[in-house]
Amino acid sequence: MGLKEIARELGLSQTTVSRALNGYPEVGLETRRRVLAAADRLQYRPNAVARRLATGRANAFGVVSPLSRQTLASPIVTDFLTGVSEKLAEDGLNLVFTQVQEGREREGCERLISSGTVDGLILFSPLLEDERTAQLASLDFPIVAHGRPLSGTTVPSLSIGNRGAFAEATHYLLSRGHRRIGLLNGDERQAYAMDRREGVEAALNGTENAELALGVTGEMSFESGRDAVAAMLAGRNAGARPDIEALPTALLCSSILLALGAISALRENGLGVPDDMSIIAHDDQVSALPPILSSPALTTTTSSIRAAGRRIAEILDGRIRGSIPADYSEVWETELVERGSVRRLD
Amino acid sequence: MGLKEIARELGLSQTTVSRALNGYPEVGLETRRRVLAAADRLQYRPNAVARRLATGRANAFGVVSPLSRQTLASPIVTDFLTGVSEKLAEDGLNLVFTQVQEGREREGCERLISSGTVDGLILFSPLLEDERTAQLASLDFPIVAHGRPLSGTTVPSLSIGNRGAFAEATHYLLSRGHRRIGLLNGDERQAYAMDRREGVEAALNGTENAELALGVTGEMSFESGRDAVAAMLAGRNAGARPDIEALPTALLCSSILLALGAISALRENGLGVPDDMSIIAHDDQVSALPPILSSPALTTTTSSIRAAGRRIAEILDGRIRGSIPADYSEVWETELVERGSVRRLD
DNA sequence: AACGTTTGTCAAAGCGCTTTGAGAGATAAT
DNA sequence: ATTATCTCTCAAAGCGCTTTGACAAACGTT
Repeated sequence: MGLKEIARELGLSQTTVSRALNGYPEVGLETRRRVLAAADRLQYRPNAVARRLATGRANAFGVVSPLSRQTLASPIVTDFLTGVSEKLAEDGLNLVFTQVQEGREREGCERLISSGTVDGLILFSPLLEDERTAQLASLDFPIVAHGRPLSGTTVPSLSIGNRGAFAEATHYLLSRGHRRIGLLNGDERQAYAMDRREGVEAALNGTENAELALGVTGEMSFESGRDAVAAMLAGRNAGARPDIEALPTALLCSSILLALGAISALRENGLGVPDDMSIIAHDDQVSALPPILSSPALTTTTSSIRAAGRRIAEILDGRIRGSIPADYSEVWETELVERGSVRRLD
Repeated sequence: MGLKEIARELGLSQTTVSRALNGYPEVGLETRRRVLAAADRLQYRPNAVARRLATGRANAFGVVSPLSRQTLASPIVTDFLTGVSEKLAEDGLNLVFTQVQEGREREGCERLISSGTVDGLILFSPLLEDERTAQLASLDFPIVAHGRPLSGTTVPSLSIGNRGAFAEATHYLLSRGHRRIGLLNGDERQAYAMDRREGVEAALNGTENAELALGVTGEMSFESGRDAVAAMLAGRNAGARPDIEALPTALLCSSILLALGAISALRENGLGVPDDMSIIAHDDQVSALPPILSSPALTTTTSSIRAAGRRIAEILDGRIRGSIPADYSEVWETELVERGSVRRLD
């Protein structure tokens, strides 16, 4: 089943067989036909490992994702991976998936790189903190990040227009009469969350009387959303926040899960959406968490994480072939989808 | 950075360096120390590909998962992968993840195997249909399946006690006065779903007047649950099912997502849980879909998909070392967790 | 002292492929 | 006819590691 056997069988050299199989031009037509036929007949399956050693190419991309407690990561990662897989399957590449402890991204990446297991690395956003990314950038190895890297690092990246998305959502609420808006955000030490907050604030700044009536940052989980809203409402009830008027009339949520948590807390307090509180959530179009999961269906800003995964694999491919520069970055604008979770105030 | 460089640097042979590094006993203590120090100093990183070629071991496990539209797959897969990763990380192994078109599992597996990319294969349950698994079993390659294979195939597997879980849930409902029970199941052409149905039926059979008042099989998605229940209620309203009494008083749902869909449809029809309908769902302990996501929190049968992933990796490891036989199978019993979605009938 | 054992080291072969550099034979250009 | 140019094929080297088999040197035993 090896190249050698085919060569012997056909009375050819291994070189010619290899070339015939790989479509090199310097092989005669008739010879090529014979080789192809023999390979088929003998069920030849090239040994990928040997090929890797010989060519230096691994024919695989690595995906490094932090093993976080942030529930956010979970379903999003799969959809992202699915997108990546689509592209890789087309090119016959493998996907080496590594989950690393938070803070140990670097080790994970280096292991994959220096062992020659992958040709390129995809960083999944939540690990895009501080200087760690910079360290990786300095590795001089094809890397593409999902999500905007912080500050001065130069890792090619694909991210969504978080700032614009949340500014648009805020304007949408403002145009419907909302003036006190709450933000349930992800961890604001990360770029995407920072951008979202800035988007909200920028939009709010342009309008008379408008204010950020609640700003929560943390995990993007169901519990976290529920707790934040419960605390807000408890503040009201306990009189810790005497002016009931100061409560927001609308909530911007950084994820659907967060919004579901918020709705749950509202409901426990006898409040309904959108009657007592309007909600807009960001939707990564994760198949497991559709915005229609709640009633009413959520109005969202939206962008497909799966499509992003696919595109990132393409970008990485481009980096490797050199057709995409090291400082490349791409930003996808999001779309605002109206459903039933926002009420017009009069 | 290669073995050769270290050898030259130290005036030793490559053989000795290799052995020192890999902990073989035939190396002198002092020599070993020197080698280790040099490797550290020169930042030696073994080339995994070369090692693979030399040893024939890939140091990687492959996970093959069908790229299905069944939303079920999505968050569950990540949690499963996380479990697998945990074990692999401990052993320094890589995880090669492949998503394949439904029906193309075999090609995916063969590609991974014959290319020498992996030492063993993990099949994620939804692909465990018909004779395809048997084909794989005949491949004579270490494979472990998550989920019980159908019929006479002999792939080592880990599955949960689906039959027992649903029998227990049914008994629980019966003991609380329910007699007409509905089942919202996954695709009953697959083993796990079949087992669940059998569990329900077995439990029902033992009780006077008890009946399966609704049996739906299909996708395990939110929409699917909502549609099934909406149809059931529409049947009542439209008079297509005149005896209102024939409606179930409790629903067993094969997944949390399905239950959420059911609850949504109930609510749209002005019905509440558990007042108008009791619900028990099966919970894979996927981090993104906790049973408290709904109000009331769901009573569930439960088993951790993540723990299963970990254990499967261990089993595969055992298969490879030969410590686990080819006909091994393991079944995990589930646990019934009471929350607030079941009402006692009087 | 002579022998067998153990210990520590090495040179070389091999894993299965790709790629280089050379060359034989056919064809075209002078 | 001679040289130049293609076209096709090959032997051999190399990818970076592991592993085999040989062999000195040191040790223990009688």
